[in-house]
Amino acid sequence: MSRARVLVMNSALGPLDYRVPRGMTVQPGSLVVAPLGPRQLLGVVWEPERMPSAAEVGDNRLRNLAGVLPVPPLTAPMRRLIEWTADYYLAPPASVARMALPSGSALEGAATTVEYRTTGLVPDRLTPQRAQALARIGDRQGLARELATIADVSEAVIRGMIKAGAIAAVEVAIDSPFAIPDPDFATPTLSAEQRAAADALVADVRARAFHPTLLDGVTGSGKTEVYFEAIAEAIRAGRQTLVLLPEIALTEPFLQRFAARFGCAPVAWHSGQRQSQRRRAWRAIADGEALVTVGARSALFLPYARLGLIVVDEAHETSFKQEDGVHYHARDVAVMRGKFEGVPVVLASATPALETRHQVEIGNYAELRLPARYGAAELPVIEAIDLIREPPERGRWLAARLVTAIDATLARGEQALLFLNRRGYAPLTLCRACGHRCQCPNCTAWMVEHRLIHRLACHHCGHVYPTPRACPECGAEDSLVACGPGVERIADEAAALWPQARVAIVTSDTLWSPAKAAEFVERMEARAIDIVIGTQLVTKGYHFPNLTLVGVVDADLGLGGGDLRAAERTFQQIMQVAGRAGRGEKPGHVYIQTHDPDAPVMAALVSGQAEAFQAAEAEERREAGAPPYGRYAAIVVSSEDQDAAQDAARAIGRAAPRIDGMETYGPAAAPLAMLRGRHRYRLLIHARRALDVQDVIRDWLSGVDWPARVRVVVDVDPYSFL
DNA sequence: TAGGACTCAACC
DNA sequence: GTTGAGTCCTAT
Repeated sequence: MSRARVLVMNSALGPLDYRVPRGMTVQPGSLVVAPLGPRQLLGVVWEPERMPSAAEVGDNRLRNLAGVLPVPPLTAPMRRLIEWTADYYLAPPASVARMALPSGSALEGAATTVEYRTTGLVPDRLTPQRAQALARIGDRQGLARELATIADVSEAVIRGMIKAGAIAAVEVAIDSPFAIPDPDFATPTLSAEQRAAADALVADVRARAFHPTLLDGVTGSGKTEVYFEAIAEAIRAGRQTLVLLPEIALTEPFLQRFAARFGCAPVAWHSGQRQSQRRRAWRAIADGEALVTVGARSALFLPYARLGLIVVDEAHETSFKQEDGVHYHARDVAVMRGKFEGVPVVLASATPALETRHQVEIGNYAELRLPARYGAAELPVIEAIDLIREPPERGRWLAARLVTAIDATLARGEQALLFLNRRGYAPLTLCRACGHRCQCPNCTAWMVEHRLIHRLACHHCGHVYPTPRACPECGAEDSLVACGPGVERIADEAAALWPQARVAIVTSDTLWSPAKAAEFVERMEARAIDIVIGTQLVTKGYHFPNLTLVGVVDADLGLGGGDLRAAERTFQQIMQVAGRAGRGEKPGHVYIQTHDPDAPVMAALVSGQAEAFQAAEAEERREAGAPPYGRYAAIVVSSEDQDAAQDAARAIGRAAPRIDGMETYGPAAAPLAMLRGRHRYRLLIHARRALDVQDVIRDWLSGVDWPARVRVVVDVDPYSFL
């Protein structure tokens, strides 16, 4: 009798064994339908030796597999990736595998529809309607209904002609193929430095071996053009490329540059797609027809049939770290995928993360540098504005020196960008009469005013309600005041200062779809916008030659909160946004408003001493045993019932193993003590690099029990400490 | 005594 | 995660 071990798509369950009925053949990776209790679940056949089952189940207790899906089996490298990710991030293998499988109809096989066209045969009985139909339809093909409309006859006439053999059925695939990018569509002129870097990457693609490379170039140095050459080489070899971008808002400029270089769009993969688009993309990726895919995190787990190259653009971006579900870091998993698939991986960034630099230093990653901007463009001049010595007027947020600089920029007909990493109008609304602060009922967070839509919104859980006129606490009318600035408030200030200027707000609220992003790019290029006010969404990817001034409204914003990467992140963010200035022939100028211009980050930004700053950061991390020299993991315990969460967290804390080279802290109420209605407690584990923390935590948690309503999540290599 | 809220273990 | 079985309790 034939048995199969199946990873069923149920994250609470390990692998289960099934009988393979006579006449059915499966292999490791096959997608199957498995009966589980009263239900039918999707599952993946696995090598039994790689997925031990909890208890052996006798042959007589096995149920038959219900079917095999007509799609290519998950490849061995894909299965190794799923195993590694589940193991490293302490996630159920089923949760990871699910990311590789589509929802909906993509698994139902190559769907076809029946269309009709004329055969050239003239029917024996040629009625006037039939003659008219033949004449009007000509070479066209379509559904019977469509042909009837084209011919202006009834559908019965068409049916009659089908019977008579004058029109015949043609089976047509619903999923139309994607255009094949042309590697020689518009070959670019590269600088000598770009050429050298491109040649190295092309050689890597030809070598068809795992080889991670940091492509490290200042903003505007033309990294994209360089890795495009590697993509061109992969296309020539008929192998697939995956390009990971941190956010969908960035795909639009990427798509445009890609089309200009390769003559057609790549295949896009993101959450905003329609079901039918997803289906088409998934199938094209799985059978190797889609040669270049661009997507956010989730594109990493797609089942590419013939992967030849992986590119992670803006590789320093912390949004590559998934913060719910499986807590994986797409940059790190991308490198592992490259390893299992045996393909080169390019990490492109102007401000690489310390973790990535460290990999270069210890010789795990190669490095290609592009130290100069492309063409005539020079790096912008950066200067700090001390908000203590040169404060803005009361109720204003832009200092006089920045205002004057914007005046001059607008007078020259150039564009300005104001960066503030805070959506909405004001981060806090409070009552002048009673001091009440509008708080989210589900989270430990203030409600953020969004004046454009007259709503208060929680940025953690999405709770929204109309901005109240009276204080919800004391009932005082018109006593609510907005505290602090958000981009909308800066837009108000800009409108007051420059009434004639055309202002655009760019945040995830305004650029929520690729179409919106395209529209923004178009208006920017047509110079229909004078001042852009935006969050981190505008800090990367865009190239506007007429944008010459950048103002950072509050450079200190990211420094509070005691996050171990706060200084590094601030440095990256401001370097990235500064990189938007002066990308054409006109020089750029950047003003950084800060309360502490002497802070190492600010000093490094102004002096351009990036390397000294990074060295100092690295040294601090080394001394603290922080990543990349040591490691952290967090255990987050949550429940709607506060006592249950606290009890479970304490029980886990009591069971903490005493191990040399590992320290545990907590449990303590999380800084975000309540999130989406769940009370949260955290434990933090700090260990030396060499310790297998995953193994320790697995062991530790397996010895503790908690009620079903309590959720325990492990976050390995956490980026958020909330 | 039917029906609802709840807990619990099995699911291969 | 979902489901069905089992338990306890209440309203009729």
